Amino acid sequence: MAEISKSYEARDVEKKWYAAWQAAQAFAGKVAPDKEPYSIVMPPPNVTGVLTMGHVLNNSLQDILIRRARLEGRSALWLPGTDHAGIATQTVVERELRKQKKTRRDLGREKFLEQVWAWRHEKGGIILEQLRRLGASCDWDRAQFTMDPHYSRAVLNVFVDLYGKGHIYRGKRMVNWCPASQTALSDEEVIMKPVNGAMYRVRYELVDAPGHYIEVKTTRPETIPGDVAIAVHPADPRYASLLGKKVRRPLGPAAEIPIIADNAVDREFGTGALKITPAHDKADFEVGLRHKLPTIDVLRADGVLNEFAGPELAGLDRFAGRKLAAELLKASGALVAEEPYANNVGYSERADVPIEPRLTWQWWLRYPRVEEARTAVRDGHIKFHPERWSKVYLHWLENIQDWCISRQLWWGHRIPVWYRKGLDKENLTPADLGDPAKVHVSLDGPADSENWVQEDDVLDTWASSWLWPFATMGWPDPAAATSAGLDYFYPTTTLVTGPDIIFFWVARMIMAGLEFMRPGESLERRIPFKHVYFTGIIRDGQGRKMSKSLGNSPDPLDLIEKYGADGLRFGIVSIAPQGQDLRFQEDRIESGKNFCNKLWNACRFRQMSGEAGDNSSLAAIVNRLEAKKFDADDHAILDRLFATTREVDRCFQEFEFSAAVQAMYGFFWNDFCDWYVEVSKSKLQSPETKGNCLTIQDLVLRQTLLLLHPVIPFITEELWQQLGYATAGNFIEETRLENASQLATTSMAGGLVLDRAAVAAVEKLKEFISKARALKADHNLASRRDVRFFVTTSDAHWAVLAANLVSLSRMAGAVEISRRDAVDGAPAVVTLLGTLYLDLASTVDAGAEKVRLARELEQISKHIAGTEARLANQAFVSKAPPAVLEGARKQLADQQAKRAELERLLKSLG
RNA sequence: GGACGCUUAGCUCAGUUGGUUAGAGCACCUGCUUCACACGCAGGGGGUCGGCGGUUCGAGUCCGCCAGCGUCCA
Repeated sequence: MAEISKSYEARDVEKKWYAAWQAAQAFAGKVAPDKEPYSIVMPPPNVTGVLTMGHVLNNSLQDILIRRARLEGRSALWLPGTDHAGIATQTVVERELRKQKKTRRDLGREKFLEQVWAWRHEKGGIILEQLRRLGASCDWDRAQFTMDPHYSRAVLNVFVDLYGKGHIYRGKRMVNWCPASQTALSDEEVIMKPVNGAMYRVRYELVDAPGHYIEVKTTRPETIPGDVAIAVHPADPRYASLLGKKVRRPLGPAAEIPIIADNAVDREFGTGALKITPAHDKADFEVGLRHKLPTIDVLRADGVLNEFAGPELAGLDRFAGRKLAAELLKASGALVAEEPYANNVGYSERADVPIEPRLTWQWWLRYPRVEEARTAVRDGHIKFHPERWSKVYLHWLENIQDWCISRQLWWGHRIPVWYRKGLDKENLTPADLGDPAKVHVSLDGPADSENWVQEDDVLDTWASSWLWPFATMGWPDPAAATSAGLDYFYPTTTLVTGPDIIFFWVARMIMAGLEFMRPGESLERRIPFKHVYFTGIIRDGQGRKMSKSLGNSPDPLDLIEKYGADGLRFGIVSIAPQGQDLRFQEDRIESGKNFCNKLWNACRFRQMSGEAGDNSSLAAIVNRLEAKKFDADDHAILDRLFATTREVDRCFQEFEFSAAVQAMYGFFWNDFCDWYVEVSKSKLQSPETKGNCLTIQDLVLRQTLLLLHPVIPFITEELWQQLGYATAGNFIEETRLENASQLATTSMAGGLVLDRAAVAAVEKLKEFISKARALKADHNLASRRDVRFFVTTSDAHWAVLAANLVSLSRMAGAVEISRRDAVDGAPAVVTLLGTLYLDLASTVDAGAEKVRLARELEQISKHIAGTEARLANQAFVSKAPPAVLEGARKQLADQQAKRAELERLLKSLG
């Protein structure tokens, strides 16, 4: 065994073990009928993506779950992959083209797609490569891409299937149109933003009564050329006399438009009169339908005003057009007023520009299995962590709208629909759409393809990723599904994702799973996952969401360089409480690195302290213990180890990762390193105690490495091997992690019965040492190692101290701790094990001592008053449970004893 | 407008079913290169738990109202 170096150097260790794991195919998800499966499908990052802190958190947690599952003896599969991310990827490649002064139309569909594929082959694997650096133990051989041929096949299959079932239809409707990407978007891809704009008050002159006007308020004067009516509420007395009359459109091509009555008009808003522009507003469109009004579209697809807007406005971008429209209205006297106005405007999530409501032909999906999807979560077949997100999910399902699944892009799954050549696609009737001779829907297209034209549109990216939990495992091809182990691994165990895609992805996956998997079988068999863990969102120091555009996200690879992958993982997980957003602070990552170094050095200390015994299994270690020789510290550290194991078990069950990490940190650093290792230093001097002490260290370190391994896999693997826990060159994950009860069982079988009272005794010893050190520090002797202490105490307490004198002296920095019947004039402190005196009688400053003791006396008196008051309260005495009451009485007695001792000390100082 | 979350030490956050004197990490102050670790050790200062009211013998914890911040939905 090579000697462990003085400090932990992450880089080489990480490289070495990742390569070793890969070479041994340690991450392969295998069908093992004798084992319980544990599976996770990775939320596929965009192929355009680079690793962000969000990915680090998300994937660290997945890796932790997967590695823990392996340690628990389950057959684990973590299936990675990437998403083709339609708009995002197309935009990236178009941007590259623009540098060469080209557009995708210059290339044509086929050539453009070749470019996208070339880009994807060159750059699309970056993020998966970065995940390897983080230590992600995915089954890389199974990596999936949503545009892989077999995956595409699954996507198109689903389209054809749902079309056949009547869930998919083509309709001309108002959609959310992104003028930048020039495609329709789903409602979920539109985000509302408050925008400071202007409200324009515009008057329309009555045709019959020149000089008389009706006024409306609008934020979009550039759409006035598209106005086809003015609407008022039918019961609004202000306008009753004007109904049926006509007004002149004040902008754009001259026209006379009617004043109509419609119940949808809000009388309170603005002037109570509304301009109706069916082409550019969803509500207006509905009004237009009801009143059979024409639709005048004044915008081109790219958001530029067209000829219907009139010669002045045509050719202007919509925002420039708005400005000019206002000026033209002002010049003509039609603009009555203009005031600042804050309203909510829908923005395209991807392109970050205001969307336009636009009437277009699109493909729509009426969601399947909506009711079952609700049941699955409401009744707990799928458990959300934290649970509160289920409310958000259920609320969305209750108000679910049909999904616009077509996109006017080239990069994506081209919709498997063919139109008969010569068909007027702009004026399709329901009869046309239902006629297989005119509209053909199938996986492979019509046999006489020369007579048909395929649909130009592709599917929304999410209409492929909603199949991720099963299309990644061979579905719907039976042979592929068998070899991927779909039947074994589905439903997956846990999904780890962000709450921001609960609608986009989580809800849709649930519906897809219910619809397509194992038809006819029970709900539990068809759901895509049993648990969904929602991570928080990582924010920067100022609470802003981390994003590429703000540039406020540190590069995780830099952090790995600086703190090691283990340090990064430990740090990020420790600050990620369940489901709460978290603020990123680099010092927490640093503390993760420090913890690794601490672990490293504790193991180094063990290695330097003596030869290793048989560490091949827990039982082997337990067999080396001589329980009869145990002292309180030995009992206490093992008791704490068991308690920590229990706590970590619980945390994993409850998905409380940061609590698990904190429990391990506290145990290892405070209980083990700060106390047990320190007392070991004297135990190791004596042959009588050395063997047990080292064996206990072996046991603690073994269990600690196993518990920590899911979080910090690299360093724990290295130490596992170095300390001789590995047998026959196996990796740490080939060992079974004993849970708390197994740990207890094995220990008992080895004759080890823990004395629980020892923990309390050690707590008292810790307090004793702490007070002794403080006493020294108070007298500027902190670094002296040659002081003498005296103790006045009972026989019972002295027995506890006497049994530990060697280690106590060492830790207190004393040459002697001895018992006296009485000590006068020395600085003293009252501990749980008696009064402790510093042998300084000759030099002590009695005045200062008295001040110090008086302050302490004042404090304890305050506490006594509080406790007495509680016990004097008749209501408390009669109603509080006996245990609480007894606790209070004991507390009072202790406090009074301490007060008496302090008073005595004060008196002795004169 | 509706729903959810948050408000605890200078900062970031823990605080299980209400029960002794509210914790951690970082930061800060003091001392220490003590034979695992200065990526460390020891000691210390620092909080009327956002506000008001209620339930209770007892409230950081439960209830109501209010304020501020954030997220989602309309």
